[in-house]
Amino acid sequence: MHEDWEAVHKAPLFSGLFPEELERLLAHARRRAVKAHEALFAEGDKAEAFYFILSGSVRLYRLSPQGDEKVIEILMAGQTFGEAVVFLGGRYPVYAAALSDAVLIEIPTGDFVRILKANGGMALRMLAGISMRLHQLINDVQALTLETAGQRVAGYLIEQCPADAKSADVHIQVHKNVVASRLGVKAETFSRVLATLRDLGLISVAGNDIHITDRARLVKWRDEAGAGRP
Amino acid sequence: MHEDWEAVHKAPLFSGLFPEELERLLAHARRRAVKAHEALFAEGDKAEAFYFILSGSVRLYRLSPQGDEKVIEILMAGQTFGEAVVFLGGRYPVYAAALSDAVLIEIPTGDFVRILKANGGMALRMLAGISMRLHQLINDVQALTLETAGQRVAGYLIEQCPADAKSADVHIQVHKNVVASRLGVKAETFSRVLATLRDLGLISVAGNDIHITDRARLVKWRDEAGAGRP
DNA sequence: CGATGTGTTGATGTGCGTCAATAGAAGTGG
DNA sequence: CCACTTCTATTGACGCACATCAACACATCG
Repeated sequence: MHEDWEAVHKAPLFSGLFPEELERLLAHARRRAVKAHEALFAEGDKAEAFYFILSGSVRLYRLSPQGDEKVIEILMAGQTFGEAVVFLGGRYPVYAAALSDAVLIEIPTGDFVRILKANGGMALRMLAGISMRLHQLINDVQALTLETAGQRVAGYLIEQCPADAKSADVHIQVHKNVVASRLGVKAETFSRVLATLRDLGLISVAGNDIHITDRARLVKWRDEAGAGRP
Repeated sequence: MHEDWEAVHKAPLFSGLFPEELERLLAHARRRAVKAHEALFAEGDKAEAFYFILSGSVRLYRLSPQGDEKVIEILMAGQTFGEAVVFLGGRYPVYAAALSDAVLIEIPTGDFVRILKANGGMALRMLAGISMRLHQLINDVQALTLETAGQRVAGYLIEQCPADAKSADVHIQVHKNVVASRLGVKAETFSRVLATLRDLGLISVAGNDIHITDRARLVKWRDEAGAGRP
């Protein structure tokens, strides 16, 4: 259980908290493995817990009077759901069911809300964490609509290295296709952009280690061009 | 001042609050008009207020040791900024200056934090509002990367009408190019998609009034095709 | 050593943005 | 009330950025 908390701590909702606080809040949380299609709660149920997804995926849906279901949201590992309802203290407005086999952290409402109500500072830190994530997402949306793939990739490299270094080394921790997907490009395009930047002498690539040879020129390239293929 | 609160209430941060609560929180807030390029706060200043943008735009930036400035974020009307720092009770990590002439609501930290700390329920409702917005943004990002322009437009129309109506009337309140931009498409493309849907007999368009003739088929079209021009 | 998975590179297609022209709609002023 | 401007919306022609499809290089592993 404790080993899961690192993952939970990365959720925007909890990212602002100190580890001790997280521990107190999750004192009564429990790990729960569910099978694909297993139901978690139904529309109209009293909201007595919310969830963090450790692995797998979950879908939220409604049923129309005709009986066909409308998917409201698909949730993936790392996301929380149900929290808004819990904070407002009502009933779930949707059904929830596992989409694939999944492992969840189930966080009961009772103590959680009580602790937060009593400890305003903690609530404020949660607000801080979630609002930082909000700003980041707003930026992502902007980048997706206003920038080219090249600019987003360059921007990613730029923000991976200290603000005022002339050059730097970036190590990609995960698979490149994961990074590509986070930037909203296909893996092939990501690879091509890196190749272009390498040919321009702005970076050098060795596996998952990327060396930025000239940050300033990289920034310049992003800002004025970001153009496609050479 | 009071007439501004309606706009403020739409900010994700405040959307979960009751009007009375908002009024209490903003008791010491004040309206502030600033000229383009006017500075709001500097990096390292103690965070004593945060801001809601009524109109105009603001930029957050840092200064590198070499003196050139790196823009961290561009903020537009309807957004708040500085709140995360205020919640954490520290110093601003960035400079802020008006990008154009702007009108802001300046919300002083002191009472705000005190009220929230004392009233846990209010903090929870703020958390609820902001986390709903978070989910919405995550969906937007997904739609931008996974769906075509046609699918996003169709999705927009679908979510504008009650979940299980066979047909419905949608009235676009603002200019179409605003809607288009929210969906991440150009106004021309938006217009073309509407034309396509009209030609398919799924909707009929009269100015800003759109009649959805067959919601089910519209949903079907979005889910299987969303293809470009005929 | 075959098998599987990840990354690179090439050839080709297309969704949608860009540019441009036109038609309405809406406001302005005499 | 009608010219005149101004702004939004629509439609067409064209091009490009990026996805798609496909082949291949290179690693890791049983």
